[in-house]
Amino acid sequence: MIKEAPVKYDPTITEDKWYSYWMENNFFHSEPDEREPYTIVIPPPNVTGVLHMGHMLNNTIQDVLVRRARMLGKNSCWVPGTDHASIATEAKVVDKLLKEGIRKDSLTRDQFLEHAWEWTNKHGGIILEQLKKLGASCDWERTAFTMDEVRSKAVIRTFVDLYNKGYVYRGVRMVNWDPAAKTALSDEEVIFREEQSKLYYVRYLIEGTNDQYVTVATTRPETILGDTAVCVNPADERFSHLAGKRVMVPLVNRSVPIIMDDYVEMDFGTGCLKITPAHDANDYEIGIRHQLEVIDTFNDDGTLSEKAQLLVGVDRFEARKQIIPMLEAAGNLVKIEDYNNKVGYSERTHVPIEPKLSAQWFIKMSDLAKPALEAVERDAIRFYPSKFKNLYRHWMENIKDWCISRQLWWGHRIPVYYLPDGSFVIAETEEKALELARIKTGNVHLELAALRQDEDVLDTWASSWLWPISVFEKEDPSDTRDLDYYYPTNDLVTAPEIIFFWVARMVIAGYEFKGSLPFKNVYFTGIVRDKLRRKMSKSLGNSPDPLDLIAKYGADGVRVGMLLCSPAGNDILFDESLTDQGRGFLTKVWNSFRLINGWEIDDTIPQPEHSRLGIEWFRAKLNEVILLMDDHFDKYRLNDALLTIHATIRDEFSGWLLEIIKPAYQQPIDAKTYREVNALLEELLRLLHPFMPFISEEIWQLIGERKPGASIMMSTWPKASAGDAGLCERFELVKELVSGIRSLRKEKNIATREEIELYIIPGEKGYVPAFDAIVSKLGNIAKIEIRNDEVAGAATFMVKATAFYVPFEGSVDAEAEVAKINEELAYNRGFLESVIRKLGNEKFVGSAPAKVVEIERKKQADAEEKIKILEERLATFQ
RNA sequence: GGGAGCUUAGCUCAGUUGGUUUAGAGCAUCUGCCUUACAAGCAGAGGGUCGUUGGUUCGAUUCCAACAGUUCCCA
Repeated sequence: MIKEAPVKYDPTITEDKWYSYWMENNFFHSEPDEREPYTIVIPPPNVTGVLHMGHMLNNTIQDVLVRRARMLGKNSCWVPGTDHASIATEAKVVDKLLKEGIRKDSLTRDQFLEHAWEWTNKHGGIILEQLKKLGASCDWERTAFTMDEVRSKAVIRTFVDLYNKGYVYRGVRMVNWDPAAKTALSDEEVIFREEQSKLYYVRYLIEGTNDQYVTVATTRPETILGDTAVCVNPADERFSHLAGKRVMVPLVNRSVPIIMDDYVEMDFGTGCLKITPAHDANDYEIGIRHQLEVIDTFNDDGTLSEKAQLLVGVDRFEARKQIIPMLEAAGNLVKIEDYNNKVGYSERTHVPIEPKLSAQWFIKMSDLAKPALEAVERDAIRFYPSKFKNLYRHWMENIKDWCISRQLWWGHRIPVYYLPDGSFVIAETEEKALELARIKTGNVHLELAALRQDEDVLDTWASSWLWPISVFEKEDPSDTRDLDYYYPTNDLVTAPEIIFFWVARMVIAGYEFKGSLPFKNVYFTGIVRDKLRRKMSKSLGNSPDPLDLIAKYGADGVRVGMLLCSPAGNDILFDESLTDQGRGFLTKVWNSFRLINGWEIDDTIPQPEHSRLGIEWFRAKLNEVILLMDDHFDKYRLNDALLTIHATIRDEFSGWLLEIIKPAYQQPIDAKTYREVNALLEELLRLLHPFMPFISEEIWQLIGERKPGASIMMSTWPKASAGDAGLCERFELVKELVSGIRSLRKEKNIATREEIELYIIPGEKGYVPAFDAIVSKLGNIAKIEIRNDEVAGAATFMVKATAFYVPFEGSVDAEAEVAKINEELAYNRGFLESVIRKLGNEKFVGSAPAKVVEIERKKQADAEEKIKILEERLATFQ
C-alpha cells in the first residue's frame, strides 16, 4: 500500500503529533500487574533549573532504556519529579524579592515560604515540560516533588527514626560557612581554587620585654583579632627559649600563651604560627588539644563582630585591607610576600567559605555505610563503567559524619522542638512533640507555645536519598502496593559528580530503611563539555539551548547526536556537528522509507533471483544485528548499540539491500519482495525506536494498516532466531567483488551504464556462483564466466585468492600492472616468511593453542596460493 | 603530600579473558561523482614504531614494573 509521504521529513510536526498520541493513549503510565517490572527514577532536576545539555544526555539515556524494556514486555515505569534545592531556590527567591524591593529579613518565615511556593509553582514544572519535547516517556501521573506532602512526611519520619536509633546527634563543629547564603555547606559543596594572594609577616611582642618579638606569617591578618595563642614546633630549637612565655596580640594587646605543637611545619613561613581557633579548622583542633580560649570575631554575614573589638561591622575582606596600615602604624608589620594558596568557594553563591564554629545536626555514617559499601563490592549493585567502584570504595571507607542542618527556610524544617529549659524532643508532628515534652517535663499543662522548633531545615540530599523509596509511597504509608512492586528499581542514570552526594546515600538509605538495594545498576554519564573541554554552563555561555537544538535538528536528531559520542562514563565533547549527523541520519531513514514507499507493486511478476538472495542475506544479517545489539544493551554500551543500528540501516539496508532489490527506473516491483522488504524495514524501525522514537513511529504508522491506539512503542523488541551464520560471511566476499568492480570502472573510466563482462580464475578454493544474480545486477554485468587461463586485454583485481578480469576498450598499461603485481608479491612473500618462521618455531607450535596454530597454517596456505596466482599473472606479461 | 584513572590516526574515542609483516569507528582531510530515494548524499583514498624504557611469554596495544605527560578525587 502506498501512502502519501512528503519529500522532506519535518520533525517539528511529527514529534508533537506522536507525543500527544502517546499521552492520549496513556502509554507511559504504569500500574502494578503480573508482569516483571522495570523501573527507573529520574535524578530529580533542580526545581529552579531549566533543561541543559547534561539533562539532555541523561534523560535520553533513560528514555532509551525504558523504551527498550517496555518493548521487551516489561512493565516499565519511569518516575519523573523535581528536587526543591534548598540553597539554590532560596537564593533565587531572595534575589527576586530583592528586585521587588523586599528584603528577606523583613519577612516572617511563613511569608517568605509563601513567596517561595509561589515561585516554585510558577517555575517548577518548566523543566519537566521541556523533557516532553525530548520525547521522554515518563509516567507523568507519578510526578513527585521532594517537598510535596508524601515526600516531606517520609523525610521527617526518617529523621525521627534515625534519631531514635541513635544516629542523629547535635554537635559543635567547624563548618564551611557560606556568609552570602548564611548557611553551612558540606565539604562537597566547597570548590577549592588556587589563588594569587599575600603572606603577611606580623611580629608579636613577647610579654615582659620591650623589644623582643616573634614573627608569624599569615594569609588572613584580619583574624589576628581572634588569636588566642602562638604556636611553634617543640623540635624547633630557634624557639626553645620561648617555652612558657606569652606574647601580646597586636592592636588588641591581649596576652596569649606560646604553645608547642608538632602540627607546625618548621620550614613554612617563620616556623611560628598564630592560632585562631574560631576561624580555622586546624587551629580549632590545636585549640582543643591545648584548651585555648575561642573568640569568634565574625558575624554570620562575614562582617567583624563586637568580639573583634576593632573594625566592628566591617566586611572580612575590607577588614583585611584596613588592618594592614593599622599593623604598620603599630609597628607590627614586618613584610608582605606574594603567595599562592587554595581558597574554598561556595559552589552555590561563589563567595569564599568562612570556617565557622556552629551547632549543627549530624548523622553518624560509619555503621550505616557498611552494607552500602558491601553491596557495591560484591556487585549486587553494578556500576557502569566499573572504574567508579574505586572512587566509591575510597569515599565509603573514609566516610565522615553528615552535617544535615542548613540555615535556611526553604526545605524540610528540622523536627526538633526545644523546651524552655533548653532540652529538646524530636517528633514527626507538633502534637507528638508536645506529648513527648509533657512526659519529659512531667508537666501535663505544657502548651505548644512553650516549644520552639529548630530554625534550620534539612540538607536537600536528606530528601533525595529517599527518592527511590519515597516516590512509591502513598498518602497512607501502610499502602505499600506500589513500593512492593517497583522497589528495588532497576537502573539509575546519573552523573559521576554526585556519586557521594546522592548515589552512595541512596544505597545507604535503601539498606537502612528498606533492607535492600535501591537499584541494581548505575549508569554514569559523562559531563557534557564544549570543544575546549570546558564544562558547559550558563555562566560561561558556551551551552546551546537544548530547545533550540530540538527545533533545529529534531528531538530524534539531538538524541542521536548526544549518544553517538558517549560511551558510558566518558565526557562528551559536544559540537553541533553531532546533532547535524543525527539529523543526517533522520533524513537517511526517511529517504529509505520513501524509496520503498514510492514503488509501484505488480503481483503478476515473479520475484527476481537477486531479490530473493538479497532478502535471504539481509535476514541473516539482521539476526546478527539483533544479537549484537542485545549484547551491547546488556553491557550498557548504548552508543555501540546505536552505532550498530545506524550502520545497519545506512550501509547494509540502504546501501546494499535496497540497491539489490531496486527495480529499474519506472518499473514496478514484485509483490513478494515488496512485502518482505517492508517487513524488514518494520523490524529495523523497532530496533531504532528507543533511540529515535518519533520518526520510527511516523514511518511505522505509514507502512502498515494500524488500528487506532496501535504504536511502535507498544510493539515487541525483535528476537534473534537461529540463522545461517556463514551466509553473512560469504556475502562479505560478494561486497568485496562488487567494490572491486566499482573501483575498476572508476579506474578505467568505464561508465556505470556500460555493461561489462566478468571472467574469473577461481583459485584453489574455487568461486561460488551462488550470488551471481546480485553481482550481475550491482555490477551491471552481461556475462560471468569461469576461466582457467589468463584473459588478455583485461583489467584485473583479486578478492582473496580469486582473480577477476574485465575486458575493456583501450590498452592495458603493462608496466604499471607489473609494478602493482610486484608490490603485492613482495608483501605476500614477506608475510608468508613471517608465518613460516613462526610455524618453524617449536616452542610456538608446542605451546600455543591448537586453534592458533591452525589459523597460522591457514594463513600460510592462503598466502602461498595468492603468491602462486600473482606469479602466474606476472608471467603473462613476460 | 596521599589515592585513582587516562595516554591508540589531525581530533574524539572503541579495542570484551595476550595470537603477530593484518589494530577499528565517527569527525576532519584528499580524490571522483548533481547515477533515477537521499549532495543533509554516494563511491573511494591517505593517515597509527598503540606515551617511553625494561620485564614476563613461543608471542604484548593487551599482563607486571619504573619513568614521563595528563585528568580527577582526598588532604
